Amino acid sequence: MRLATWNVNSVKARLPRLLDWLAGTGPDVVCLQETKCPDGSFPADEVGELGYAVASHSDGRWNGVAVLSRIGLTDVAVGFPGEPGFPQPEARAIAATCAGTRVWSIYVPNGRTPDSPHYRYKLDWFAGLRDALATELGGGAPLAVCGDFNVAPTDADVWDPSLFAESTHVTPAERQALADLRDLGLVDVVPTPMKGPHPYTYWDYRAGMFHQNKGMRIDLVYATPSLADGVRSAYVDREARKGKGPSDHAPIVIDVEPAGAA
DNA sequence: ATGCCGGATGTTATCCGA
Repeated sequence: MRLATWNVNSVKARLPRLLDWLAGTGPDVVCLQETKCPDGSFPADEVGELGYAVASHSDGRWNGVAVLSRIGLTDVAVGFPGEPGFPQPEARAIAATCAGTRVWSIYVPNGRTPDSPHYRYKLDWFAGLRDALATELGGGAPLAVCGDFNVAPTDADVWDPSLFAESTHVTPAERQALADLRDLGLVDVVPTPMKGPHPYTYWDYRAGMFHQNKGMRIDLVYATPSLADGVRSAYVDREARKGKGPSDHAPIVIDVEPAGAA
């Protein structure tokens, strides 16, 4: 199975690039974040022509997550029980089963600044996610939580940690929230960078950050050992960050063999 | 070259992102 995750920063603005990328990369399952499309406006017909079924969760101007699959898409769950809101619940999580693998696409709240109510919301959201995953993991199926976690796991995952001294994405509490997910038994599937030593997945649009490779690793795949043990390759597709009209995030592409395969 | 912010709404400004 080829599994991918990509924060597209508007599926409408990115549609031509998304379709080209799907056709060229051929993922079986794709998690999307920041689709930014109102309910019912996801371009399901266009991706359907490439063989993908779509499960989408939207709330209008911002946020929005989806799962695309060409190997089956069942048991779709939108959000999760007890999901915190700001103040209303937002479209930040969707899950589906694809050929026996449980796949979550998540878009964690940004947090804005550490003294913002949005930061407390971010931590509460992580705690709710952890509880929801703990329930699902009891089932024992291979599972992957894919998406924009909006936390750099270590200082090596930020191009200049000193610039983030007073910022979100690197605070101990946010990194503890990631550790709490790993404590459920989930494994960080770290992709290979296509350039440089760091598997960054995000580069700000401004000031030539991409061409200077000043990025962050904030898009993650957390998988059960039953899935992670089958991973044969994982890479950041930085080619998708180049050229005209890219998202500010690059996709992660993972090839995984089913449990029990040679 | 990968190149100096972009997408959304709809306020031709403002919010959001990390």
